Amino acid sequence: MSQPKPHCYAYPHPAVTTDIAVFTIREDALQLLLIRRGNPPYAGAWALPGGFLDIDEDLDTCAARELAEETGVRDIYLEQLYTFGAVGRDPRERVVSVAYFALAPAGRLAVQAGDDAAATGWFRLDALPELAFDHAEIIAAAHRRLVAKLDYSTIAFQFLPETFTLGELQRVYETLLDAELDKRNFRKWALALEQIEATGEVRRRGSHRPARLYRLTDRKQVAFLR
Amino acid sequence: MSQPKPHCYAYPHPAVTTDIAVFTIREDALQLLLIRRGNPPYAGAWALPGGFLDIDEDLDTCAARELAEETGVRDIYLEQLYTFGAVGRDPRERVVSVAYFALAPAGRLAVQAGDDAAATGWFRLDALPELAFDHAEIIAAAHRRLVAKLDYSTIAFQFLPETFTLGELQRVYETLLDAELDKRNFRKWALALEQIEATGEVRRRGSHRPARLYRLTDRKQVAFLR
DNA sequence: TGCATAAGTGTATCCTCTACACTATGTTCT
DNA sequence: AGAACATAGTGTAGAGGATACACTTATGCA
Repeated sequence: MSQPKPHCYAYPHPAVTTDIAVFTIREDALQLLLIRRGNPPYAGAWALPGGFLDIDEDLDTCAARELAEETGVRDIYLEQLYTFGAVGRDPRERVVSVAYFALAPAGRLAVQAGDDAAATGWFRLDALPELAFDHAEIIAAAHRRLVAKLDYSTIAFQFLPETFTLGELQRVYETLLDAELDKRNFRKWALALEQIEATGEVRRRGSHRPARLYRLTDRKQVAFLR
Repeated sequence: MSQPKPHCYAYPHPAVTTDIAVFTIREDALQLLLIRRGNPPYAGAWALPGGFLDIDEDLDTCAARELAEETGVRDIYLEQLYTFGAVGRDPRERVVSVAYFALAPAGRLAVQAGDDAAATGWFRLDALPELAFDHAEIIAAAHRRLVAKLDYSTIAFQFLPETFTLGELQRVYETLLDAELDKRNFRKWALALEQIEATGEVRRRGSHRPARLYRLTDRKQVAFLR
């Protein structure tokens, strides 16, 4: 395979990357998807999935592509978060990183290590390993955005599969807020949003009364409240 | 003056710029600062101030520098907004633009055309001229962010000078929300925030009772409400 | 001095958010 | 068969915050 030919500019251009913070809820805890770096710098350390922007590719496309290539995760909620461009954030060259955050339902998570990644793993947000680059900062910003959005959007529904029970929805909120919620008030609130509808089906799981199933009325659309 | 020497990379890098949407309130209207482009592309069209990121310069620094160079405006509230990187957004080369939005009090606005700008001008947001690039989209995003932040932060105070009256504050909110507000309720709300304090001075303007002056307790700090 | 103008002030009502406990319906075990 | 168990599912009363609303005060100017 031949070397790529050099691309030259009158003034130096920074490299542009995307990095993606993928959250999910598993085992009643908020968890984050990380990859173990195979190459220097920070070889062996954990990092957010991400990589370089192709010259003819949109930012959103780059984030989705890198996520799929490195972890096998695709078709999940993805939102641009913030752009990190401090001068020394990558020791190799000047890199401006457009960070994304993403939410995945616990089901569709056949993660697999991809091209550049030696391994992938889910980590509880309260027990993260040592992270490469400024990725700890990116994760903190993503977590702040997530918590803020709970308040004024239906973003938390993205943690659930297509159909879900009100009990499951409540557990998502309780995990994210790290607080117990009143069942009756929570159900009144959730139904008053007018964002979910009963499917008519029930789910029977365990030795107790079956739970009604619900789905989003605007499927996979995050609504703004207030 | 000699030509700059070329900088070469194994893979093509996009250019990175910042663009800044500066809002102010003048003549009871929300207005935006634009520059008239002197050079192609879009020569003669109006555009947001902004320009290329220096290779050893942080993003925030770049935004503040470009704003000062092109318009003379400095030391105002500046916040990163969103990064626009669609493939065809600049006809010259691939350009990823980190957009900022900024708020300026109506007083300190000695705007002047700078290096690259043929002219600068304030435009009412409801009467913008034809805009270069995707700047109409950036402005729309900035306006949405501004209106959203009214609800949960004290960002609107950035439109006021160091001391101000409650009447002036109310007019800012009325202009931004395009609605009339009840004076007594507004004052109760503003004082209950615990973000402003009376200076003890009054301002006499016109033939009516003088108004008490207030200032922010945490000067030039935007607080989050709720 | 009286007229015009904006500053400044309190209360009653509505509506939303919160606290709180029991019945229903299925499975499993004896 | 029925008792034990586990989660689903439901209503109401009180508190607190948001809203609607009108008159008095202080100044400048004719």
